[in-house]
Amino acid sequence: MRAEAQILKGHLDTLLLATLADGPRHGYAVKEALREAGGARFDLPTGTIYPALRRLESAGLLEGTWSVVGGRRRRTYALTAAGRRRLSSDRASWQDFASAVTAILESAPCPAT
Amino acid sequence: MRAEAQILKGHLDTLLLATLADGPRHGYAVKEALREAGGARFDLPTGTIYPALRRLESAGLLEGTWSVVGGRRRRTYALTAAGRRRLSSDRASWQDFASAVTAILESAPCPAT
DNA sequence: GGTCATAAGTAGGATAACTAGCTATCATTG
DNA sequence: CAATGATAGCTAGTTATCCTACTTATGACC
Repeated sequence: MRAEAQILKGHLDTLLLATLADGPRHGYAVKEALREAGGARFDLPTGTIYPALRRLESAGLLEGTWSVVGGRRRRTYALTAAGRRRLSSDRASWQDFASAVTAILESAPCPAT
Repeated sequence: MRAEAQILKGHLDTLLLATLADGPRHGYAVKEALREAGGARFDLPTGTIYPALRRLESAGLLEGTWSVVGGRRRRTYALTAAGRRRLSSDRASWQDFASAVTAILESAPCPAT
């Protein structure tokens, strides 16, 4: 399936990339950062986060490295050059998508105002 | 799967409901209206549109009726009361979602400006 | 007759996000 | 000391959405 055809979903990937744009983070920290940034809206379960990070890694958009901090193993992810490029284009296509959806929703009459 | 958990996708349903907020339309007209409103972005294949309309109908959000115009059969869909209520709440949750995503994307640094 | 726009579908597959479970370490608290 | 909770990671399996590709049919136009 081509990526261009996936306008209607896959926004999670963009959010993960954006969260890592500040600098490298390990998975759990990404989850916490997303929860703090988006409130309960983006309090995503680990079963969503970890596979997504792995997916982005195997797509070459992230690079993950193992480390041990305080006895706990961590996998820290950093944006690759391709990841930065993807984030940049995702940002543009998000704005495009979001403004188009908003325009359609606002042009429609509001029956239950 | 609960509806609240579905924030990250299902935006198509909202767009279809919004397109029908102007008044009843048949499937092909919905497709055309969406294409005109959103450009190539929302030029969705019939294999996406028709099942989605059926889905919304069986969910009680749309009501469909058959007619024949110019020798061609049409199934015209109209928003039900539940559909209008859903559109209204979808609109609110879209704005919530969209502004949260935009905030995260804009707070992240832009490496490839 | 052939092709295009209109109009409606179905079948099947890919995949994303979720639920529900698991392992393990460290700190805190009873 | 034992239990619990926060931290940190993972997998298996389910469900639903959207897509591709295809079919059927009419009317208009060349």
